[in-house]
Amino acid sequence: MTENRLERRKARTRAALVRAAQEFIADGKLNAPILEITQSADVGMGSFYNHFQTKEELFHAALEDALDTFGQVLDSLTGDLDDTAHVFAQSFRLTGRLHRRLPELSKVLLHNGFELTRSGKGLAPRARRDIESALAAGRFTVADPELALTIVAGSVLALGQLLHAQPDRDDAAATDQIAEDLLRMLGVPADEARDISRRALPSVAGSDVA
Amino acid sequence: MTENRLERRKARTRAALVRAAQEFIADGKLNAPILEITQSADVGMGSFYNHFQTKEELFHAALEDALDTFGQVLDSLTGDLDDTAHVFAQSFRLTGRLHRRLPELSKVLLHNGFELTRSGKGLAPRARRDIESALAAGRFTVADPELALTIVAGSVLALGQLLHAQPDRDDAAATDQIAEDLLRMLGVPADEARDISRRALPSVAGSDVA
DNA sequence: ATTATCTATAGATCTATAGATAATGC
DNA sequence: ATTATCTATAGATCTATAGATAATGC
Repeated sequence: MTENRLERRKARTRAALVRAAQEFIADGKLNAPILEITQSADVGMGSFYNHFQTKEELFHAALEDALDTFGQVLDSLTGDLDDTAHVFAQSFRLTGRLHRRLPELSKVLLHNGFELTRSGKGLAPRARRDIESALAAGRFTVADPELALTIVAGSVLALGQLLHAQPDRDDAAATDQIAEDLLRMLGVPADEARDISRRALPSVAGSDVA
Repeated sequence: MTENRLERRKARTRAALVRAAQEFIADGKLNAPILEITQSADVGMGSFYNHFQTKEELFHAALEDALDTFGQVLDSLTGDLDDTAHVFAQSFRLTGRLHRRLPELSKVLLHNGFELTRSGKGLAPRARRDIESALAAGRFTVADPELALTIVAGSVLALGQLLHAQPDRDDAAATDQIAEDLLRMLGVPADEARDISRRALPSVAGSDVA
């Protein structure tokens, strides 16, 4: 906020373009003409080129922004815990709940499928860190953390897809069940996996998400 | 093959377009002009409209074809087995190996991410069937087969992504490790999961795939 | 005689920019 | 005075079709 008014106006225009782009991506309208995007952002056609060279560049910025926001929201929700397995489970359970809470952003991630997995931003580095901590602490016994991360990342995405495709399904129940299954996959005994994935969560409901 | 020569020629043209479309999808060139696709298929521009109304229609046909081929190859490789958990593991392990063997088709599936999960064609129905059989036989103990399928489908896709992103990684080793982890997730005891995911496979190497 | 294909192109659509206008800085 | 935005549009690109050609059927 140290910028002057001119820079803030510029940032607003850029943010409007990014937000509009996210709507188009979420709707799968990846071929939308630039003019339509700028109209949806309530910004003149020419302004687009003050910020981006191509539509791809805008869409990339939109994805990065979605990854960032998702990660930041997650960080704001997760507290410090002693048990590393509990840390992992809590993050996963909160992430699952975000698909319905931040549907636009969630769909942006899903549409870009596995950029998510490979990107250095967003959820992947956090998940990798949590898995490696739990391995080091002896809570997980999986052979290769990168392969474990692969399963977890794929599950996060497929779960999001499921929750958008079946709006009547209880998202918390589905997410917690998958968390439990994944804990077992990671080497946690079945009864403990069940317990860990049913503990109380820091409230998502109340939090001013997005 | 009961058709006449005219119909065979028509089918060849259509197949050339579908195959070309799969290359473009695999390369992520979803905006390629129709003219480029027909040129790549070595087919006149006008012929496109004899078979498809829009580019989307062609791309959809290309995805369906990829799903079909993948499923048929898988069926041709899997034999009859007594143990339902073994059936599941064998299918998964063979599927993992197909990413490198049918890279174009694999990338088509990955680009369409989760059409795969929801489509009635291809791998999803086979995986669902295998999971439900193993549940009925008491080999798997997972609470909700649809959520188990969600994890498995996400893992298939994320594994494919990993294998394309890291061409030096041993695909068989990675696939078998994930199969083992997934068996544990599904409720199979750890030592058994390990054993089942290391058994000999019907040869993929020799088979005339694609 | 019929059907599928091909080539060539009119018309629609989109991109990228030039030049004018509005907002802010100093 | 400077910077960002806006409107309007030239030029590039793409789609969809008309009309000509080639292949097959009977």
